[in-house]
Amino acid sequence: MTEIARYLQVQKDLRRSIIDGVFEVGDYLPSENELSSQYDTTRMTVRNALNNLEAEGLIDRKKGKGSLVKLKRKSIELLSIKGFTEIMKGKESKIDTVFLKEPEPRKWDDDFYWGLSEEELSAGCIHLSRIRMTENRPIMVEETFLSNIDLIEFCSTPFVNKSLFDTLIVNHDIEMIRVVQKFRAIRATQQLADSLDLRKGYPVLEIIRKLETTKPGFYVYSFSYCNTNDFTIEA
Amino acid sequence: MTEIARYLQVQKDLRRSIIDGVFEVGDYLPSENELSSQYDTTRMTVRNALNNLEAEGLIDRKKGKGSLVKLKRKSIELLSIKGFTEIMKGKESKIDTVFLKEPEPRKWDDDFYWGLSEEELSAGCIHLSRIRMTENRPIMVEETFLSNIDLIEFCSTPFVNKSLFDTLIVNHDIEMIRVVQKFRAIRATQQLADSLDLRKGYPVLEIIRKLETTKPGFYVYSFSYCNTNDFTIEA
DNA sequence: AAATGCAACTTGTATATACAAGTTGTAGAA
DNA sequence: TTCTACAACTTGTATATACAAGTTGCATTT
Repeated sequence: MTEIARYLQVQKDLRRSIIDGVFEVGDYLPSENELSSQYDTTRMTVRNALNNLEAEGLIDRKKGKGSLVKLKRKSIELLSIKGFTEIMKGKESKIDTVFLKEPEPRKWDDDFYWGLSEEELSAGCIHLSRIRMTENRPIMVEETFLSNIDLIEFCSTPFVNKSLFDTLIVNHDIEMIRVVQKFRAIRATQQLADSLDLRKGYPVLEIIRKLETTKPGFYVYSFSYCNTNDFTIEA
Repeated sequence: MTEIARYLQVQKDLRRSIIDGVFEVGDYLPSENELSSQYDTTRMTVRNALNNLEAEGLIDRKKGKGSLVKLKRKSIELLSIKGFTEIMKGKESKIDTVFLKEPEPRKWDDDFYWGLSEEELSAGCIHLSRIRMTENRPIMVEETFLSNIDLIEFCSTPFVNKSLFDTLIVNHDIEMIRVVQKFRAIRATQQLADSLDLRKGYPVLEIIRKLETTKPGFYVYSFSYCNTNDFTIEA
């Protein structure tokens, strides 16, 4: 395998340890001196790696104290559903996710919203549809399209933690690195009205997203429709 | 004045030079060796500063070539209004901004959406209201509230580039560093319908934002209402 | 005129050392 | 038992040096 810079190796390794739960949120990493012994390198090389993890927001360093793990990973893909009564409480609703349509391979629609590369076009996509509910009330419908590139056994393997993104990380080593998202208020179609348990024509929040990943040329596309009568969506 | 770390001084200085146009987007910064002479310090200290500017996204460094300026500043507060026909063209609409209400001091509403600190409460706020139009059609109404803390002559000074954020940077050295934003689809009230030139009850996108700034304890709050029939809002 | 080689530049990576400044735990004094 | 001083830890800042690897411009060769 290609040899990468020492500090990048340390950075990847530590990042992986945080993601895999070797170090949990709230834990302190080994000290810089300990890490430099462990990786048989200098404290400066270790600090270079830690600087990057800090810039990424995963750790918080404090002189005299240590390097505290603050995040497992930067979840830029997260959309938080927040009820109004919770804003003051800072508590998030319990969200249940159910498949309306299990992941399956298919061709791209001719009029797909986003421009697609030649590679994506020829590979086709995997489509899945989910509905999110809180207290048994549907609040979000989400259609997701993935380029069907190297996703071995994706459709036949159950999701990790019922999460598409956890599944991509754990099973395919693919992580989201950048997101473009667009918002609109639209009138509910009959189909959306049925899914979201509201009246046709009622305002629905549409979120159109393109997520760039660590795998070059591989994107995740999603279209979400939300009943925001009792909730806001935080992005 | 308080003495700060050398590398932070270099970082601030370079950042200021980029913001002030000493170095424009597309320019190369002086080389690391040149900068270490200029600041009478080591190349490693300069690199520390440049690492941070790179992490912030302002510069792009390439081995053998130099440090290219890519952004004047990280405009995390930007909401892009994109028309549908433009998505394929990648061209943004020409947006005109008009005050519905010029900035003026006032008390906070008792039922203000966001929690406020004691300092904010006692200082009161400055409120302003603007409407954004494209091709003479209104598409966004925005109510903005600023804590009235140290904003000397804010209400009596015309905006820089008709921009609230440019004004805060240039005149008050206040920059946005983090944004919390929430989205909802709501039915237009009569007032919104009048302002946005659409029918009452029609879907309108509501964006509720709290922007944290470089000035501790000072926040900017905004509430935007958008007619997204022909546009999406990219955040 | 075009191609090639190379010097001089650039950033990238790494090591080494030293001291500053914050935190923590423990031993000893009160 | 409580307080204090201090050692030993932590991260933060800075300097110095060396070499790797990419880019560019220019002199020389073909």
